[in-house]
Amino acid sequence: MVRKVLFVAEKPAIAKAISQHLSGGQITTRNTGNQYVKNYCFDFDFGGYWGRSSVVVTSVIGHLTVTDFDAEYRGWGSCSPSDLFELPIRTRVDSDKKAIADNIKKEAQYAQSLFIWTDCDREGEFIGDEVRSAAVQGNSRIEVKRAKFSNTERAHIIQAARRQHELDMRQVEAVATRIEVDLRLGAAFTRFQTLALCPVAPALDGKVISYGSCQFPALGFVVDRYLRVRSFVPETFWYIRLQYTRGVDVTFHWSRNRLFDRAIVTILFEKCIAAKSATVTNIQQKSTSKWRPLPLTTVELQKAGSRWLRIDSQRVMKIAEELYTQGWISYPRTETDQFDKGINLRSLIEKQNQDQNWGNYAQGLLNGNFQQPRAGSHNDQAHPPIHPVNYVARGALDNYDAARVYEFIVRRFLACCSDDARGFKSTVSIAYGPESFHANGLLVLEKNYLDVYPYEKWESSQQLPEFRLNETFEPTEAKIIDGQTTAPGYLTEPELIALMDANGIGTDATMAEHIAKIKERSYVVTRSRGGTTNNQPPTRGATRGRPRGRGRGRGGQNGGHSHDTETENGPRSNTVEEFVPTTLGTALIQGYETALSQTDRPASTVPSLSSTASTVSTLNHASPDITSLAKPFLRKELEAKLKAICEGRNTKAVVVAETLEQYRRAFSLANQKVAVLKDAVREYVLGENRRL
DNA sequence: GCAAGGTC
Repeated sequence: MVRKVLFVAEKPAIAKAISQHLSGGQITTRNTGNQYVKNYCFDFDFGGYWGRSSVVVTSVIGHLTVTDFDAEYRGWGSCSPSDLFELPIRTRVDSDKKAIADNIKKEAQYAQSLFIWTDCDREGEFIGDEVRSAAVQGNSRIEVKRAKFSNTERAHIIQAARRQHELDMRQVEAVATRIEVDLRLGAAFTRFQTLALCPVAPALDGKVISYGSCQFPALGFVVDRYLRVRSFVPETFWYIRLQYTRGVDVTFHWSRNRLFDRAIVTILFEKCIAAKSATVTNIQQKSTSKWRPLPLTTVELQKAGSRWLRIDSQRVMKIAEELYTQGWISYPRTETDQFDKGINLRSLIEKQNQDQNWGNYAQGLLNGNFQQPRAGSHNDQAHPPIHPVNYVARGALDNYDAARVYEFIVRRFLACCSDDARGFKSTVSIAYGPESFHANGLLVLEKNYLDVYPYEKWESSQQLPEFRLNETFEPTEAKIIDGQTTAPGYLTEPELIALMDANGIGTDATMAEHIAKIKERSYVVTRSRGGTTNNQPPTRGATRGRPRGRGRGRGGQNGGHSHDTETENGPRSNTVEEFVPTTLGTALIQGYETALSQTDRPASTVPSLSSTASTVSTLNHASPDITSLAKPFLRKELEAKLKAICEGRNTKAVVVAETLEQYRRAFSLANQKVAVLKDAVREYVLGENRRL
């Protein structure tokens, strides 16, 4: 059967790949004025199909909008916020997006079959459906097929072209659900907040106080951490430190770590002293290793950017996108942390061996040091991990930060293809009176990947002298030392990204935007840790000096007490950016919490979001209630329902109705208690009440 | 002139 086929791809990388792998040879490209419309034409003779052209389409075509929203806009008044839960919605197509649809429509007239090559995820399925409707408008009898692919390797593309699938309408429906819920809630709450709260303070005049299902939970994380820092009360603790000099000074750490009761520490200390000598009870020596990093995902790139390169996540993504379109790196939006078996890693490494800084290292990998990268547990079935695809010299990139991001991606890639670092660890345990102590020594034997990956540190500690089992010795010094727990730091960008990721707030491509949004809205500001705020200092209480390392700077394992919530943040430098909520951001979160919880319980008993204590944690909440408007539970619940739609266990109509109903309750409660919200804003923004 | 999702 001879049929002309129209290919529609979601982005140039896919269009190029299918052109190359499926064409008989000659490919011509035709660019139009529109950045989204780019046609690749080629002859094609494959599996009974004969093809002519492939069209590139990017992005969603239509935007959902509430009917007459624009017309109603003047003054924001004529359409009440609550109407936005009910008003009919329609799809609007912007002019540049219309060009995409027109192009598909026109090309469909010359084809008998349509092959849809959008990303193989939910959103891709939805875009595929938009492509289908555009094509059907041009040719009502066109056969519609969908390609399923997880990378753009030749063999894989060919196999995907042979084995065609149908569009999965359940996934399309799930996305339509998400779009409608996001639009209605965003529009309704934003209008409500803006209309109700802006008049409260002159500072808010003319501002937009937006609500979004992603920006609010993101703000919630920042506020929650802020409040915990603010309410932190330092506690004094005591511990016994033991030193012994045998050639070198060895410090033994107390197995109890530390206690918060001075009297008990004193009693234990007296018993130790009375025993006079200590006995070696155990000697452990074993090899140890530090694992090479996993292949790079978008989320990791963003975290690494702000942590090690000091470039904020939005800028990192912008740079990565440019590096991608210029052909230096692979597609930068990916959740995949495992390389496909088919990929030729060696040829990618080879391209790097000309570099002055890491060229020799790359050559070393080719000469026998190469190791197959570790495989992580994520695969988005659409893109490989981020890796360099071509070499570019530092000077050839247009700016310094682009060169640093490229360098990071290359080094990370080479590190993935390297061996783990190897070392040797020894631990000596001793008994001293009734108490036990231990000392550690680490000897790094082979740095391996660390040679090319300077972002991580793993260094030898001072070596322990020789000890024999059961030998006794008299400690050189035994002391009681006191220290104080320190408050956790304000949330940093890598921590915020990790929290959003763990709680399903936003996607790899959008998390940076949500963070930028809450800055733009003046809900949060960033400042350098230990430094001063860029524009607006937090109002009450003052600077936080962080006497880190007072007492012993390692803590937290002492059962029962977890006051010291120091977080592991990689190599510490004093320039980490941290997020501080503004008075407005705090007022919004606090205001909703108070207003929505007042019906059945006093505000003071509302549990705080303690799970943000650790850098990454998933929040579990059995039955979400409307008091968690600013918390991730509702978004999570929606995600679960979308999954149910994909699996045929639920429908769009039911989920939209249910979800809107849930929020409508929150909405009407917020309306009833609007005075509480106003009070909160007044209190925070005007600083009328400085009590926290 | 309100969301979040996709992409240049």
